[in-house]
Amino acid sequence: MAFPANFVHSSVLDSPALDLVTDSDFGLAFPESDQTELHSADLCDRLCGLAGMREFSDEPIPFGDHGEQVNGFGDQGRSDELGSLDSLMVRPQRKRVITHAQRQAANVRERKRMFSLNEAFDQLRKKVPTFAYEKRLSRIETLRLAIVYISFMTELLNNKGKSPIPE
DNA sequence: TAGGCCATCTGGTCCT
DNA sequence: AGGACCAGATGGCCTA
Repeated sequence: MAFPANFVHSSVLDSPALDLVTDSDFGLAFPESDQTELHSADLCDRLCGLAGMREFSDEPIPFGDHGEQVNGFGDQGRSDELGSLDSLMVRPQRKRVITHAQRQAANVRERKRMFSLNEAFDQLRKKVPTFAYEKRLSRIETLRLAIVYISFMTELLNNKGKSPIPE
């Protein structure tokens, strides 16, 4: 990625970046965005500020501390128990009645779906610029940083056509 | 210990 | 009818 390598974010959630998730707000975040060029250091500082970045670090980003939890059926017992209870309880009529086997199959499909969703999040984590950070981005942090990043790059592209301002 | 994050289950709704 | 998608509930793990 052509973005500054040491460009990373930190606690996006409790940062001003949360106020920048819309394009309309983006201009407020980059008040000097009419300038043709933003130096990489400026860019770094600015996005760091926006996203509430922590300090730079050279440490590698620890990905995959969990996620591929194919065998994670921690609630299996509880769910089976509840399922059996459900069959005994008097419930209001439902539109669709499914068998235990169908419910189990649906659970498997849902796990697969969530797994693929997390794979997509992992791919997105690799695309957004981050500091070598001691903790991987959460899903919500990943989304919000991606929004800020895309907005910034869009702004950068828009400014590229304008005449440069001599320094 | 409280709060954040996540995995999983579950039932409802939409779509094919 | 059945699969995909979604949101709520729940419990486990981790960190400040």
